[in-house]
Amino acid sequence: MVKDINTEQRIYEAARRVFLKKGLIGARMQEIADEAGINKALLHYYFRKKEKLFEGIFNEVIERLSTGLQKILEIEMSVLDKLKEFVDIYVDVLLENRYLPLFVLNEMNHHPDKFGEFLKDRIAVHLKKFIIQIQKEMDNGSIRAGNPIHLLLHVLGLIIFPFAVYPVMKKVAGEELISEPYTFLKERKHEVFLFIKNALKP
Amino acid sequence: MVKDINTEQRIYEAARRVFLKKGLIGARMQEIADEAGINKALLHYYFRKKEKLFEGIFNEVIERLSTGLQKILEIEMSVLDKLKEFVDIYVDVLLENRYLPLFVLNEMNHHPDKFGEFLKDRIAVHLKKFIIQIQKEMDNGSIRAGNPIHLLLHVLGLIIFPFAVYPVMKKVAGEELISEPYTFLKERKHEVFLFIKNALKP
DNA sequence: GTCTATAACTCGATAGAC
DNA sequence: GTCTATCGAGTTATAGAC
Repeated sequence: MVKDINTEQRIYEAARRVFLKKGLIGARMQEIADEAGINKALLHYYFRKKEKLFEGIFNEVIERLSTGLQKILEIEMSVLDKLKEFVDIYVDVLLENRYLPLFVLNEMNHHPDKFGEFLKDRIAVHLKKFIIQIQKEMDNGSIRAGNPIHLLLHVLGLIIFPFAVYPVMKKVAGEELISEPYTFLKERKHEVFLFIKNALKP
Repeated sequence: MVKDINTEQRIYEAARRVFLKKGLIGARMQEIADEAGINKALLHYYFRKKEKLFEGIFNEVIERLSTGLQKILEIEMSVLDKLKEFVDIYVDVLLENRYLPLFVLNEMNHHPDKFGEFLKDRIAVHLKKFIIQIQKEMDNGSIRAGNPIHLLLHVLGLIIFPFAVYPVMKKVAGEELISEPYTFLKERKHEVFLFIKNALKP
């Protein structure tokens, strides 16, 4: 319990930790209160409802994820360079918060409409431009031809999936096979990009 | 409400549908009862507790998934052929049950120890053999060198991830970009394997 | 075996003292 | 602002009639 940051901030940060681990339904107000070192009543004093507290956190998370994406898509670079940037940045983001993938995926599935609209407003335009760029580079032969949307899904899957299975990964593979988890996951920056680069070699 | 299968079976199947969609916490006994066409009390008559009902279903799901994997790993084939088989079969499995990925991923994250042990007992041996086979083929140059474990994660991510984002996928990409979802996801059999094959070209 | 009714419990939310 | 105490809705689980 730190005293030099105010209570609201402390609650918010506690809530983010708990919500990210447990999701909206799984999280308990009691647990958030404990984590923040205060009691339940105070949660409601600062944030009227559980949903309200959650929404703020969720929006902030999504906002951060999508502005990162936007920035990369806006820069003038080849498809391959953009993908490299993309892999680098998001592996780092997920390394710092390994609960993010499942948190977002679950929310997406609980409110597909709301979430779909958000993404549509926020990144669909950039995404379409990028798809056109991919198509162009495929046409002029600088990368191997294929369906650009499938390519985007490939890339997302390669980046995100390992973090979603991170907790069991080590156990299944056994100590001899996997180096220290942080190191191993960081290796993916290199491994994933190499995999993509080779797959796209014309 | 069908009469020629017994009640226990009907409850079990209803429970599977509900649990897969909603997860253990999200599922409601009332909803399972409604889905089965009986009332709540009867659920407890057949399966003493919610957890008990859930556990049976979860174990069956995992069992089915891991025996499928085992079979492929046991057959004498090249790495690339095994991966092709692998992609084909699991895309079909997930097409038939699009809730499976998130269901399993969430449970894995809620009980990583239990789940880790299960997988360790069940498939770790086969997996290690496969990893050795991959290493061999990399060494003799029939596929491009790299870390076999990363390769396995690549493949899993490519197969599983798109099904986890399926609900929003269409909305984000827009109708013009994605064909009918079933068709689009089925295309992944071909797209994913091609991607892997190219990436592994020596 | 199947039902209705209700007990027992969990948890978000509020009242009210300090 | 922060706390204790408690309410009330929603859910799992059980009792008991048929």
